[in-house]
Amino acid sequence: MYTIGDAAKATNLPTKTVRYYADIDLVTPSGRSDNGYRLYSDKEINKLIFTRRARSFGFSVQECRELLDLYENRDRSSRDVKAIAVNRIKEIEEKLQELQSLHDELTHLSETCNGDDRPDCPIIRGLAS
Amino acid sequence: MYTIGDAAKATNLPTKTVRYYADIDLVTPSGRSDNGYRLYSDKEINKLIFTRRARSFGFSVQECRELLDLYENRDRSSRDVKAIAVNRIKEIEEKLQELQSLHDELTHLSETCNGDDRPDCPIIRGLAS
DNA sequence: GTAAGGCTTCCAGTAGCTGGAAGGTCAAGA
DNA sequence: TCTTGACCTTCCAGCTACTGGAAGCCTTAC
Repeated sequence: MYTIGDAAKATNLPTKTVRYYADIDLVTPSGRSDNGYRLYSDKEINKLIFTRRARSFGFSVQECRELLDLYENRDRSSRDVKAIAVNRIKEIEEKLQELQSLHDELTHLSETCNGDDRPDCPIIRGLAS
Repeated sequence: MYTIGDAAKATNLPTKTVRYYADIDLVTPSGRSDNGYRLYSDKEINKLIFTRRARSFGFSVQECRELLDLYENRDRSSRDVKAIAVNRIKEIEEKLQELQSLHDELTHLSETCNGDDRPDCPIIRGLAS
């Protein structure tokens, strides 16, 4: 059994975040010690690591909730999981495109700017029009 | 002079957002009418449009504040503006790389998943380990 | 005995809005 | 004249996913 600090170390998550996940019932401790300390078993440690990974993959907390359900449920079909992942991939692709065109526009504006002491600035002009 | 609703239409921003920008002193109305309505002149309309564009380019409100200062100040050097833009481009490039590797990893996981009724799922396994 | 470090709860703040409630203002129509 | 609807006002709350801090209890070491 791990106290919250030990769980934090074991999962590479901030203590505050582990407590937060408990508060929102995402990953709840398996129990409490006599003095009221949260106690985590190996099972919860794994769920916390799973959550950290999923979060770093950009899954929202809500999606993590669904994924944890699937992760826990041995009977789940891989189809359910794949649907969530494919959704996420599509979102990432949209965001990539958006960022790319942003990048290109801004780079173009920046390249046409002298970056000197004179006030005439294509970037400002580009943003204004 | 525009009331807040007219300003919203003219700038293609939600009314709530225009009011919010006034609240945080980003773009303040030039005055108030007798009945207390916010009034915007063409100058503020342009600043609102400028802000909308800059926000859509991913500049933070704080950066918009700086850009608006430069936009207003005829004596500003284009160097100052370019510095902000270059900074932003660097951030975008980092985010692009991050998203790209995320995309590749997730796509890989998804491709190795059958997406059928059986519970064995490489995505779940990939997230857990 | 006390100091350090862990734990607890609760409250507030972050960014950038967005939604809603309660109420004032104004023009048009029955 | 009354009322309806569309404006506008302020203020408060909520969204995401934490993060920081205060006040206070518990345990261990010196």
